[in-house]
Amino acid sequence: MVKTMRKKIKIKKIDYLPARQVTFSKRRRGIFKKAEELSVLCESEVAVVIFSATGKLFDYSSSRSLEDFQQEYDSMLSSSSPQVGQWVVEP
Amino acid sequence: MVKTMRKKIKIKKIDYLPARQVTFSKRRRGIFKKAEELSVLCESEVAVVIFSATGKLFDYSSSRSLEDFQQEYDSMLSSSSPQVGQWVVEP
DNA sequence: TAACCTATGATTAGTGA
DNA sequence: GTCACTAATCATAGGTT
Repeated sequence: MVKTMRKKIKIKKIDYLPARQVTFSKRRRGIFKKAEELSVLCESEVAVVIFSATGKLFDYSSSRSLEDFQQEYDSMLSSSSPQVGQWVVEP
Repeated sequence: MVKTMRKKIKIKKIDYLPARQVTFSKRRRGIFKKAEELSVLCESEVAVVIFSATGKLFDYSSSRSLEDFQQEYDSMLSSSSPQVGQWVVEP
């Protein structure tokens, strides 16, 4: 086995497709794990939705379903945050 | 400054409120950063929505808005994945 | 294709200001 | 609420099987 000497990577598109796919798979799992940890540690609700470049869908929700999550999201927005538009990202 | 000797933490609710709040803030930023990195590295679309225990909303989307994201999500589901229900989480 | 390995980089728990 | 610090844990890039 050759010595690796891993370098720090730059956050830009990975050009080499096989490497990009492997990274996508690894980091996707990593984010879902982090999401779950956050929801447990801090008793919060977390949802993550990811589209791959090829259009495949992956999602995670600490609620039973994203439908529950979306309902909570909608009612929360309509009841209390006039400055926040429907589904619009806050800075 | 006292020597810390940090221990491995268990993934369970953090009981002490101030610590829980700090962890929430740190890890929330961490997830958003990971989400952004994934979207750039792998040219994917990533959305994260978090409710704190107190009902405060935090979200991130690699698209311009979660509205765009949701539209993409909806059209993707209706066009090609009959086995996946609207907003229902896949295993 | 996926699973394994492991050195390295990245995150973060605990603390103080 | 924030920021900084730093040791320790955790995630993962690049490699091999």
